[in-house]
Amino acid sequence: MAITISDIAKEANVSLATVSRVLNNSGYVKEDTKKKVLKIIKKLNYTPSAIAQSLSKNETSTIGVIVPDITNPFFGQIIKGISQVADENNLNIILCNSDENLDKELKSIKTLRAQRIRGLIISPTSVDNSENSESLKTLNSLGIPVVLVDGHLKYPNFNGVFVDNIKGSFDGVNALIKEGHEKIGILTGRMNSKPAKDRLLGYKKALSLNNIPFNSDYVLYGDYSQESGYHLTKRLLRQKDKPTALFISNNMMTLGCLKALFEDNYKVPDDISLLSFDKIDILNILGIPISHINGPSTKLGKIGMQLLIDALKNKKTLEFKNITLTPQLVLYGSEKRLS
Amino acid sequence: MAITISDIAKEANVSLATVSRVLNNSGYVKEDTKKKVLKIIKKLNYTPSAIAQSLSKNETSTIGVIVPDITNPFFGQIIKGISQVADENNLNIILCNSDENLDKELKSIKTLRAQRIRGLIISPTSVDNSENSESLKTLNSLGIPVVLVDGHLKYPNFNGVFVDNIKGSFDGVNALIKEGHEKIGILTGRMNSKPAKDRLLGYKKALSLNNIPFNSDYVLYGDYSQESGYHLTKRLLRQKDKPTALFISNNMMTLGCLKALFEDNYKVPDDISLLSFDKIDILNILGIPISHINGPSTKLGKIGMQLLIDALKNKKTLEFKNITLTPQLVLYGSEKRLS
DNA sequence: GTGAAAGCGCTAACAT
DNA sequence: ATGTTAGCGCTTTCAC
Repeated sequence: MAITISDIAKEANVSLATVSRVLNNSGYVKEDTKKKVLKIIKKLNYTPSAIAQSLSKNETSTIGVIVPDITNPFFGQIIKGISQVADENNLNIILCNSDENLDKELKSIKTLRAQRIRGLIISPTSVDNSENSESLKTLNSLGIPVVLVDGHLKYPNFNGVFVDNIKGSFDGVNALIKEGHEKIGILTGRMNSKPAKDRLLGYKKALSLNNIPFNSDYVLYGDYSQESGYHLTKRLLRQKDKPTALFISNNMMTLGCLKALFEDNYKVPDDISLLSFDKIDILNILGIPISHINGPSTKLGKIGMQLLIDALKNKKTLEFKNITLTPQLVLYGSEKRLS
Repeated sequence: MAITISDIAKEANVSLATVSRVLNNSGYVKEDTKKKVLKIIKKLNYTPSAIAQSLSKNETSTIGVIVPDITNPFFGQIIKGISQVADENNLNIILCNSDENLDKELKSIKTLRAQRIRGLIISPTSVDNSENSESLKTLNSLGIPVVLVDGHLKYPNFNGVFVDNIKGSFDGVNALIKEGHEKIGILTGRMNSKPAKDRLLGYKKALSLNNIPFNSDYVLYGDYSQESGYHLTKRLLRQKDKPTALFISNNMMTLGCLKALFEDNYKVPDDISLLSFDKIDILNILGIPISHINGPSTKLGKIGMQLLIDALKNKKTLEFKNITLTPQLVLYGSEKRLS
């Protein structure tokens, strides 16, 4: 990679400035010289150093992306959306995997800062931590636009793209009620998570709007893991007064729930109806379609990146910008009331 | 981010050089001045610019990673492995998603080159393309170490980490034979893919070593998609002389196969035995454990990154280095012979 | 032990 | 229309 702009200049018998001009299509340069320079650039297979450009312009073309679990397809989708829009805008992304670990998250932010990223998109770890102040402080001290994707309680006042969890589960539970269900159980997540809280809220809202009394026996608190989905379901099946339908707050718990149901030879929706938050592609493939509320992950990424780009442009208006996406209700029949 | 090394120098009443020395722990610097400088660095919340450092040292600390589908958990795992090792070595990764698109792949390589990455880890698109020469040429002209992960025919002579597909499917089919199966069907991928080819090879090898005649009726050619798994299985079930066991060359096809089996009320392994290449976590969760050959994806990433780091160190010895991982046979019972 | 100064590859005034 | 030159923020000789 030894070859630099001055090599080109020499070879073409022009000054650095001229080469720089054709490189950036800036200023005046005679058509002929331009051609000559371009030819030599191609001949020498020259690519300008983004590093040097960044230093000179005092501005990089990279943005940072931090996700808690690169292994989870949900985040894969988000990243896909992000990098699509980034590509279109000639931005490249430095990716960090925080691994649901606060320290790593913090370290990543610091590294990214050293790299002089222009902006940051972060989907924070769901780890609950009251000493999050450090993370928050660092984020604030960055002095660059930060966009949250699928946010978290611990970052209250940030721009971001979010999912309307209340509306989502409201719609879902409503669909169950429309089917004639009145005894509707819910498997929910940790109550220090905003999404989980909101999903429970939507559930309650749907009940109350339909004048169905809230029964706390039907609310089972889990932690979004498939294990908890499994155990909660098992417990529910042992209850005397079983619900006829189950609303499950996330995809992992749905898997656990299904496992439990299968083990006990429950058929869906024959013996019990199901509706879940977040889609699980695999279930369709296997021919076990489960009705669900679908949060558009790729879109989350795309819009998040767009938000960031907007912020990058109007440096003045770093005003609060907040987009909430409404998830879609997708019905496959598992919500039907047969029991 | 206005604050620079000279701000620190001024504030501390020392020269740039001294600050640089404490920053890099290089050269001599009195303990006292060191402390003083460090204090001011902290006070001013200063982080040196990696950009400027890179330019000055003529060497970045970033490596490029290109994957064909960030959405696929398999690659998520690989990236996880890569970034783990990268972290430990203070390298950061610029991620590109080629989206199984040759043009994007090429464009990514060029961007990465402009960023002066120190090395590249690439899991090439599986797109078959005889004009791949461009991609290959660019890769060669990079002048930096390139590591292939889970390679492809089109890049014959590159360092990389691969999976021993022959051994893997040999072991798998062997396990079926040990169970007493003699009529073993195989769902395979496209024959221009090296992994697919090798998996078929392993199948044949296992048969021949056990003196079981090869029956071409039992070989069904698909394309690694779940749809093809579904259709091939359907076709197989209509055959007169059905196999008692099925060896399936990848996870997606296995899903399709299961769908077909479920639809026709086949039980595994009661009615037909199954063994698959690549694991599918979801199936275990659902309580449908399928015996499989498990290619260690995170390990692929880790070792790939390690390979790259090695290459980075011994710049002299850019000799051909090639690591092949042997996948593990994991038996859950779906391979048992009951029919 | 510490400082001065050149240079990394490029851009952007400022000249001409 | 093109060249000269001063930085961008840092590292690294070379002096002292």
